[in-house]
Amino acid sequence: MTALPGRPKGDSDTRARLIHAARCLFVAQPYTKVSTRLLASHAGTNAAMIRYYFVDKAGLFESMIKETFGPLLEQMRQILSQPGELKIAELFTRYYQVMGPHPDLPKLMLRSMLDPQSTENRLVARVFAEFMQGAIQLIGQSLQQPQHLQQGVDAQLARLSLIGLAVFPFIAPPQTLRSQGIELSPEFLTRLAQHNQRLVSQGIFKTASPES
Amino acid sequence: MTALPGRPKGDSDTRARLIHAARCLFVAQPYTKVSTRLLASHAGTNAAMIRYYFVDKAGLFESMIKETFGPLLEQMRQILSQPGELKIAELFTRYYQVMGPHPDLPKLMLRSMLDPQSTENRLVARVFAEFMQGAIQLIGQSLQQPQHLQQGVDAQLARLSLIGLAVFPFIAPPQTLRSQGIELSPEFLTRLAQHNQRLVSQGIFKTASPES
DNA sequence: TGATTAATTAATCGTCTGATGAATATGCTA
DNA sequence: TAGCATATTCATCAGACGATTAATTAATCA
Repeated sequence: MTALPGRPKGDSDTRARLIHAARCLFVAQPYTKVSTRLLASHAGTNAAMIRYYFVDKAGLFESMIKETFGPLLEQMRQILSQPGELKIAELFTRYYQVMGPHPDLPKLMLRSMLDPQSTENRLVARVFAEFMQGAIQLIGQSLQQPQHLQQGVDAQLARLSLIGLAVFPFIAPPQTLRSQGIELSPEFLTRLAQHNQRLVSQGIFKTASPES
Repeated sequence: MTALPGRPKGDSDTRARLIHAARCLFVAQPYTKVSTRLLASHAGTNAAMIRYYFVDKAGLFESMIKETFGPLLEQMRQILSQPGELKIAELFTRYYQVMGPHPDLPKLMLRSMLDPQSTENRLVARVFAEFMQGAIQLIGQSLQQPQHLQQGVDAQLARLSLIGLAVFPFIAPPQTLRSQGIELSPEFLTRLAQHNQRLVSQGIFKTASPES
């Protein structure tokens, strides 16, 4: 059953399988609870292969983060490079379009938030910095002009509200969501975008009343 | 410098110091990263005292959770036992009054959400169950009567929004908050309660228009 | 074909961790 | 004051973990 030592025939996908295992396990458990042996056995290989491909456990983690978030950052850059002001309605829709296919990412972010001292999470924070900056910039586009806010609304608090509304559904425990009959399907995210847009547009922003 | 073996003179507060160390460390780092030796040295004592007072590392964690959340659950019970319907404005105010003095608790909840398999977090989930049920019940009081909602607003999504708005400020990384000039002071929480109340009352709920 | 490089397993090393037992000194009570 | 319960340090054990090396086999290329 166990393969013999030595290079196996054919092409190797061991590296990819390690990355995949890392993505699954590091999302589900804290860094220290994921042992190299567990990673290896999940990938159907030997723990020494981590050294071979990534030098370190930390190296595997780093590669996983970069290869996972690279495409996402690219999407963010494209959205930011598009000229013109982003309307608050589009903001939520875009956000859920981008994040929908990656429901695990907020969890990784959250882990890095909860344990900011550890070196592996400082990496996550660095990789995410651009993403977060982009998000805040997008939100700022809609919020930093006071004329868009209802009278008496604090822009700072409004920003906090937007982030909370956007992020929470992804970090809430699936059990809690399920007990509310919620499943993070594309259809649900569409409804959620509409709901959030309605919530903030009627609660925070001036309603663009047809007769001025 | 190092004390000799044997019972020291005077009363002992070692147990309390261990609980305190546990609260600090388990909030700041994941369970596995907090070693018994670290806990002990933080409490200025020996790791064997954990066995003496709490049997286990897990036992220390459990006692810390129970002694920390016990008073909070009591407050929640009192609020729930008060007759009459809770208005949405009071809901946020009450919530921040209760949570304000315990800014660490949401982080512990979050950790348990992110690693629901581990035994120590199943405990947290169990201890928190009543608290969460209470919160959901309070929110439900305000939401389950459809006549309180604006036309076309989904009660399910509205509940999710309320939870997200209420919880996020506590779980957001202090660094992120600080970069926005936010500090979780009592004054800020008061402003936040007013802000959230305004957000949902004008965005989700019917505005009690003076002329009907 | 022979030599070099690539990919893998197996065995092992030192370190840290949680747990435990033994020894020791104080406090309390009869 | 004798004796038992209380509270503490210290030494140590077994297990897991990350890391590393040696051995082994396949692919590549001269």
